[in-house]
Parts: sequence; C-alpha cells; structure tokens
Amino acid sequence: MNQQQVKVSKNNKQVNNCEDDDDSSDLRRGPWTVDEDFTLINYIAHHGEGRWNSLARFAGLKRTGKSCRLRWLNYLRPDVRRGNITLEEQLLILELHSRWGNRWSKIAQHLPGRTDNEIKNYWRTRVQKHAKQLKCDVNSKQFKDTMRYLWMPRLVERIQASATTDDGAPPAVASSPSSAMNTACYSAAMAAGDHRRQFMLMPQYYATTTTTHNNSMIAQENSSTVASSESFGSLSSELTAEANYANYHRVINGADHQQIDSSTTSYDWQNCAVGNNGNSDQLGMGFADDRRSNEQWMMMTDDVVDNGGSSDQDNNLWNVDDVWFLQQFSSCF
DNA sequence: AAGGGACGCAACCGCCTCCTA
DNA sequence: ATAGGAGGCGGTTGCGTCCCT
Repeated sequence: MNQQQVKVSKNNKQVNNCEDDDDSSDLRRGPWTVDEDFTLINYIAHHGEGRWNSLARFAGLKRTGKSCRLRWLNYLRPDVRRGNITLEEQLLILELHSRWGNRWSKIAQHLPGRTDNEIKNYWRTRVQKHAKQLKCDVNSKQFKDTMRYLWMPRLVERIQASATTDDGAPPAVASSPSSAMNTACYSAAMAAGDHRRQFMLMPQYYATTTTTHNNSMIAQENSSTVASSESFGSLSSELTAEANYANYHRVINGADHQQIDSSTTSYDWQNCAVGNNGNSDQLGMGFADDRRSNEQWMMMTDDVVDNGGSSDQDNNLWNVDDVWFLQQFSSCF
C-alpha cells in the first residue's frame, strides 16, 4: 500500500497530493476537501446515488467509486447523525452485538442515522477498552457476562434516571434513591431464609427485559419479550421474594392483569451460588433460580454495589469502583 | 508552555457477495 | 452457466486532537 497520503490541514486545505499506486490516473486519496464534498453532494442531489464508479467520473471527482460511496454514506448523507452515542444507543449496540457479533451494518440498521463505521469505532474504542481494563478478551464469556449482568442493567437504570431528570416526571415505578444500582434492591426472604440481607437482583438479561429504544424492531425477532423501560424499578423491601417476584412481573408487563397471585404460586428459590469458586459469599454474590419461570437471578449484596449514586457526568459507564468491582466479579467465573 | 502518549474517527484495504451481460 | 464489475462489509491504519506530566 502506498503510505503516502494526501495531507490536509485542519481546515481541510490540501497541502500535498499523490497518485493511486494501482491506477495511472490521478486518483486522489486521503481526507476529502470541502470542494469535493460540495461536488459530491451537488451531483447526488441532481442525479441520485448508485453506480459509484461512473458517478465519480461524471461528477468530475478524482476519487474511486468506493471512496465516494463511503464519504456519502458515512459523512455527507443528510440523515447521518453526529455527536455522542446516547445511552439508549449504547444499550442497543450492546444488545445487538451480543446477538449478532461484529455485524456492524446490520446493527447500524437499527440505529437510525448511525453508520456501521461509527458503531464499529464505538465498539473498538469504548467497549474493547473496557475489556482491556478488565484484562479479558472482548469475546470471552467472562466479558459477555459482565456486559449482560452489569453493564446493560446499569445502562437501563441510567436511561431511567435521565428520563426522570429530563422531563421532570417520575418514573412509573419510583426507585430507591439510596443506591446507584437501585434496580431491584430489597430485603430478601430467600428460601434459605437464614438471614435477611439487602440484595440487588438482576434477572438473566434477556429473560425478561429489552430496551426502550427501537423495541419494535427487537420485537420482530423476539416477540415473546416484553419491552419496557421499567424493568428495573425498585421492589418493595417489605415484601417476600415471591411477592416481589410477582410485582416484578407486574412492573415489567406494565399492567395489573399480569400480576401473579403469590398466595397460590410457589417459587423454588435457591440461594445458591452457581459456578462460583467458593468465595462468592465474601463477595456478597450468589444466584437464585426461579425454576417456575426458568429465570435465573444474580444477586449481590448491597455492600458490594456502588452506592454512590448515578451521578456520572458523561456517557462514561465506568468509574474506578466499577473496574475494581468487575475485576473481583470476573474472578468468580 | 511544550512534549509525548492516548484516544477518536475518517478513510482505506482486501475479501466476499451480488448483479448483469 | 460464467466471468467481470460493482457494491457491501469487517478489519486496519494514520492523523488530528486532547490530556496529562
């Protein structure tokens, strides 16, 4: 590959040029100039997209068709959204990536205005960075579990929180202000029942929840999944696990008719650790199976949960405590 | 203030698939 | 049926900017 590239100053003024190494014509490479952008926009406005090679020729652009296509799709298209990836978009990216892997264009189809390139860059710069921080491979089960059980629920929570502050209206289910991970804390009266501790419950992510964003698209592929932004509303600390579970279903289904009659329904809770290495108790971690619904809940006592409030200033999902905690958490698998 | 490392992103590369003649 | 061109896609690179020392 010819490493010599068009050098463009900050204001897009070209200061150097070179020739394409596999083409005797003077095809340009490197950053696009304002003039080139204008030419491409103008041409497409009059003639439309498609046939990129001939488009490049007819428009008088000394660029390959591929280059024109990329510039248009990733940058010049009027419906391209620019700016920070929102929390909702982050959540959707994580969800869709967990399902499809690096199918960037497919993922991008579900994020209007975002390009595959942008999503790919987001994944590489943010997500992979966190995997590196956790000293694990981004494709490892360990990291995927971390995303599913911690990152994504936290995103849901933060989306809820920002919705509350944005429009001033309280969420449909008031959440406890005392915990940053106030998704489903309550005093568990677990089947083991030998002590009462404060737990945060997180269901297996896909068992019962989806996102608020583009949920119609998700529903197409997972019609049995109930889309709700309220999935992690706090549950009453006064209720039994069974009642809380019933409430949970009521919450996520958003209607009373879904309420489970806890008086006639028994749940086979197991306050057991699954796959732990024996120190989950020290970590305040455990798993509970609801065998009736085949849902599994991960539990963490609130002393291992960040209680600092969800006051992150930006879209950075992690703080030092998170990383520390995740490193501990990761060692359990 | 300056230098250097880290980061983010636009653009390119190469492979693969699809389309058309 | 097939070959060549065009387009699509995921991976990679290089450069500008930011931030820290």
